[in-house]
Amino acid sequence: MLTQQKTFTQQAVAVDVVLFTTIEDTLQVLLVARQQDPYAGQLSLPGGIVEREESVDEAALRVLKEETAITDVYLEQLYTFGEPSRDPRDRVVTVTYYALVNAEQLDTAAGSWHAVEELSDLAFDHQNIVQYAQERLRNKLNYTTIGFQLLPERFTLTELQNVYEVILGQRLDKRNFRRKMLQLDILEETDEFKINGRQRPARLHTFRQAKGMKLQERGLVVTF
Amino acid sequence: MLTQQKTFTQQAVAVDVVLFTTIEDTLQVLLVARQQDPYAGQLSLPGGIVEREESVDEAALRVLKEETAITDVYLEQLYTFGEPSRDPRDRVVTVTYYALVNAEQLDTAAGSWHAVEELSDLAFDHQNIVQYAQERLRNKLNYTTIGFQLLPERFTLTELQNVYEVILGQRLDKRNFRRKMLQLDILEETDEFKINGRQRPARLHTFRQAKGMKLQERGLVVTF
DNA sequence: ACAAAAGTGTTGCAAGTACACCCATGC
DNA sequence: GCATGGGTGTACTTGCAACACTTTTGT
Repeated sequence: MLTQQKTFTQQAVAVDVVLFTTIEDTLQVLLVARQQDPYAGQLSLPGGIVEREESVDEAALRVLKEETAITDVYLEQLYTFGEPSRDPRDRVVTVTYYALVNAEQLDTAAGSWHAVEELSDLAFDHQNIVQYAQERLRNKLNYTTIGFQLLPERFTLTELQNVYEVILGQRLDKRNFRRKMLQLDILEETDEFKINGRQRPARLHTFRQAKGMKLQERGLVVTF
Repeated sequence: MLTQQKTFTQQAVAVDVVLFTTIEDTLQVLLVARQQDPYAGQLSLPGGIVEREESVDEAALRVLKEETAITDVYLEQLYTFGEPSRDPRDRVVTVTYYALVNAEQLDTAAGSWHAVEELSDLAFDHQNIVQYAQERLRNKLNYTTIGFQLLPERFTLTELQNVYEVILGQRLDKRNFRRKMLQLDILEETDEFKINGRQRPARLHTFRQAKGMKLQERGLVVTF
């Protein structure tokens, strides 16, 4: 198979990953400080070069693992940027991904979280990539169940509504939201409650994939 | 800029394009017969290797130009396939696109049109790519105006409905369809009619982009 | 006059939106 | 007993789906 000599123009293929999480009513992305030029010292998305023996998806997962101790992640391809001028060093074609995790159960080694509404001065065109990922996430929230990827296994309906409000950037009506979620038939009540200071405890629910609503067409939920 | 030596793993980057058109109540794709192994003699999508000095989008346009005398085309990136085993010769990362044209005003040199419902034995994983492109097209039809890309500049409402029926794979109610289209406020009546044999002539309309409905987020409408 | 496609309105149903009060708990 | 978020139902509006007949032309 691989005996034939390479005859094709060769170039570098990279991956960049927009890793989202929700922390206290804001949507955040994981960023790392660049060590080298170009853009040394500035913040950038975690990324890396795709090696010859791995798939592009695997490269994206590897990059995530290098930055965080991720155990469970939703990962979906976003867009491929192929302008020759993107990286000043060399021609690089970059395949971008976005990913969703629940930050509570996560150690992040190298990177740090930043609110998407307050990003500035990212390296390369990474600010645009984050913005595009946010648009995609916003759209998908309305016809898939990816929102649940940002929550722990058991969650309250208020926490769920919070995820929707943070991503959509607007307040939602509590009664309408709950009715809609419940009639989708994707939630399971538990017998447990979350005690939250001095208010009435909130019932915990779990997510169960149900008829009619699909998670995605082309996305991976990976458990290491 | 480009003075620094390449330090990255290099590999081949290719583009494949799914070019759709509608011909007599069927959705068709442009296919070419492969001259060389692998898959010599089988039909495949038009494609090619991305050269170092062109962007990936430009490579897709170049491929289209090589196969057809295209003058006006809607082109949108579809998905990037990066499994090491896709091409048996060498590691190739393939960026796929789909495109829409009105076949009437088009010379196709090398390729030929094939009904998407009757494809068999395509090279590589091209059958899957066509299927995925079809899904994307179907979805986008419902919230964008890409359907108009398959029509000539002036068209009848019946022709428009036909495009929708062919892509969605189902019959639509004439009255509901017309009402919906008209209230979108994207059609312009002309004073001309299309005479179609021995029936009542149909009024020709033109498309004008209007408020509220966008053509796409990330698509190109290119005029050469 | 007839065949064949163009063109035109109304009604019922479902989904979405707006809106306000009682409940359970900790302090 | 009061402050705090948890939890619940109804009325209105809007968009979608179903449905049949008249008009214009060519032969």
